[in-house]
Amino acid sequence: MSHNELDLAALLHNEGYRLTPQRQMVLDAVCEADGHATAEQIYELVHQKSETVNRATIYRTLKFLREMGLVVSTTLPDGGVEYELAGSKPHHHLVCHACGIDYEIPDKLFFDLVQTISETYDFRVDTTHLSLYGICAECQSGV
Amino acid sequence: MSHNELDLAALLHNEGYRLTPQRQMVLDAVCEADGHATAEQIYELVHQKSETVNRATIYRTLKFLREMGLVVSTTLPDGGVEYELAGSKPHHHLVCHACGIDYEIPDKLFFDLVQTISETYDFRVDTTHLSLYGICAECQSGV
DNA sequence: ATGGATGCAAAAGTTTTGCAAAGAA
DNA sequence: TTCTTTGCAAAACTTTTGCATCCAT
Repeated sequence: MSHNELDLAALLHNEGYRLTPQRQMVLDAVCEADGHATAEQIYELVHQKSETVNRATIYRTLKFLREMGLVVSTTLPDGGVEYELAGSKPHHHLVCHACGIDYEIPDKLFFDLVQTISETYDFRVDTTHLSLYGICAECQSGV
Repeated sequence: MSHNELDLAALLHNEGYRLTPQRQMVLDAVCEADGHATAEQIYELVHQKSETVNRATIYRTLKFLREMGLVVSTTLPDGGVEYELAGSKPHHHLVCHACGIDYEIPDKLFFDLVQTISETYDFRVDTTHLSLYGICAECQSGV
């Protein structure tokens, strides 16, 4: 990740912002949690590294990073909000009601659906992040 | 709706519960809001009819009605929770980021997707309620 | 009288905001 | 200095819970 830091600092500077240790830590935490992390989980990770960091900073930073296009957030069907790095390939989540396992599934599965909706309703679906709930194979067989 | 009241009272009585005015009003409000209503919106509707009804009652009643299988709830991508009558045909929502308009779309659009996911991942998707966000036709043309 | 349902108030969980202090530019 | 960023505390918002009371059976 270190190769990104210079770019990142430059990117923020271009917009008149700064790359602070807190911002770096939050971004690292999002990266580390790899795939999906709640604000609270990110807070825990950052807090381990620096005790003084405040929750308000986590929330502000996540909002900031989202506005900068560096992270994206999803709302899960249970209402929780998760963050992950932007720039990764568009993908979506299958979350198991029963055991909570979270599969990533590729964007292309949604192509036909999005295409049909576009044609039928002239509605442009935002597919940056979708989560579907259900029951995974293991839980179906009652393990 | 009045033809349902007897059945409803009987249904609840069979389980050892009662059909109170509050429960009737909440159910009416869910019905009236037709399609989607937040707890707060339901509270407003009920409160208009009876000033003394408390928010706690609204939440308790919605939870109760959901457990009784009479209403279902969805979590929208923005994190809000909406309630609607159960028993209506399965359908989903297209919500516009820009203007908030909410189209209902039929379940069958998702058949292929759900089928593919089932075959590929052996994952049984719960499609009782899905919401997709995006931009509607009007907002695309910048009205 | 028994047990369910309600209103009220308080609590709990999550996210936001005002403000003064600290730190880069 | 000037403007951004942070920490702290408090507020805001949504939802839940304890408890006394009320009500139907």
